Amino acid sequence: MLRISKLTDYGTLILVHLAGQETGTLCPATDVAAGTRLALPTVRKILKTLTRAGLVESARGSDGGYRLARPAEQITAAEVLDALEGPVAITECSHEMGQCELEADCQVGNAWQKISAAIRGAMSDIRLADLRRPPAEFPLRYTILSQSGHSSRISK
Amino acid sequence: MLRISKLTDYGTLILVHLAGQETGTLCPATDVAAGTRLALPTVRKILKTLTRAGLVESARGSDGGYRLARPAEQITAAEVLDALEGPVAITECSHEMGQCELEADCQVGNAWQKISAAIRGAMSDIRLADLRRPPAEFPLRYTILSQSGHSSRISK
DNA sequence: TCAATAGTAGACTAAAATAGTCCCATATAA
DNA sequence: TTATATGGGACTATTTTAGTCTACTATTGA
Repeated sequence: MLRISKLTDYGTLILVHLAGQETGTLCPATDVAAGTRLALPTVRKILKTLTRAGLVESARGSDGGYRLARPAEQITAAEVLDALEGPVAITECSHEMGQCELEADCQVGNAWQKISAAIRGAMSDIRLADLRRPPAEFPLRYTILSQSGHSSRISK
Repeated sequence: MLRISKLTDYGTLILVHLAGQETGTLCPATDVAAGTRLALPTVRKILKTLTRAGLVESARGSDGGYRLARPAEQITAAEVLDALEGPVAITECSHEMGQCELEADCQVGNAWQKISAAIRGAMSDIRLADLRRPPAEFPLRYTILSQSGHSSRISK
């Protein structure tokens, strides 16, 4: 199943939590963990990654903590993915170098890269701020696939 | 990294190979393996899955084999994904049932489902036949992310 | 009818990616 | 200088994915 990792999902929760704080307030990792009910070590790990990616800012020392580096309106789902899973890339070539000549110049690998770009485009339209709004306001141009709830993975 | 599995990539190669056969011709698994340079057991496994999904038809016995169930123009990338990885679903809820009330009614899980739908929409625009054509003819509405070749995975 | 060919089912193993934890260093403020 | 925080990164456990194998069923044609 094409899916994002749990860490990315957690990361989104964390970012949404930070987006819910008063602007400028620093929020320590312990608070984030409590607020999201995620394990503290996991939260720390993700916050570190998000900081390095430039999505959140941090301050050390007592009264330190984390906050969004930019307003939630300016952070896209694509950036969150990039930060936590690396660029959306989809596939590696399924052949060793130099074996592709058999299959129509291996247009296939090329095609997946374009699919990847399409996905990235779709994700760039969705902003962190949207993740806190009711569904109807979503900037979605496509058909809804499924509404079967989000408490369990849709069957594999 | 958001990615499709190797098996899906292999599956695409296999489907493209079948699309390259004369219409109606049955192609045994051994030929597909030879034509794609994939290992025979792997090819068999994938062909079985594709058959059950209805993307290819099979015939047993001598002179048996596989062929596309429909013309390549009528098979979408989304269907290939569905067949080999299950529906594009993206995420499971990161919380246990009943813990969501802390975070804005857990709009987050809902949002990923919409992202998922957007991705599916993008994939439904790409057909198997497109995978055999030069890049320019691609029905792509989005910006190209990267052209860094397909012989290695784009850095994680 | 028998032998050869080819698909079917699913268990099983190995390898790789992901998730999660822990430790110690560094920075800051009171 | 002590308490509170983040930073960096190693490490382990778990889960998923990839790949292989064995036994079985169906079809064809001599």
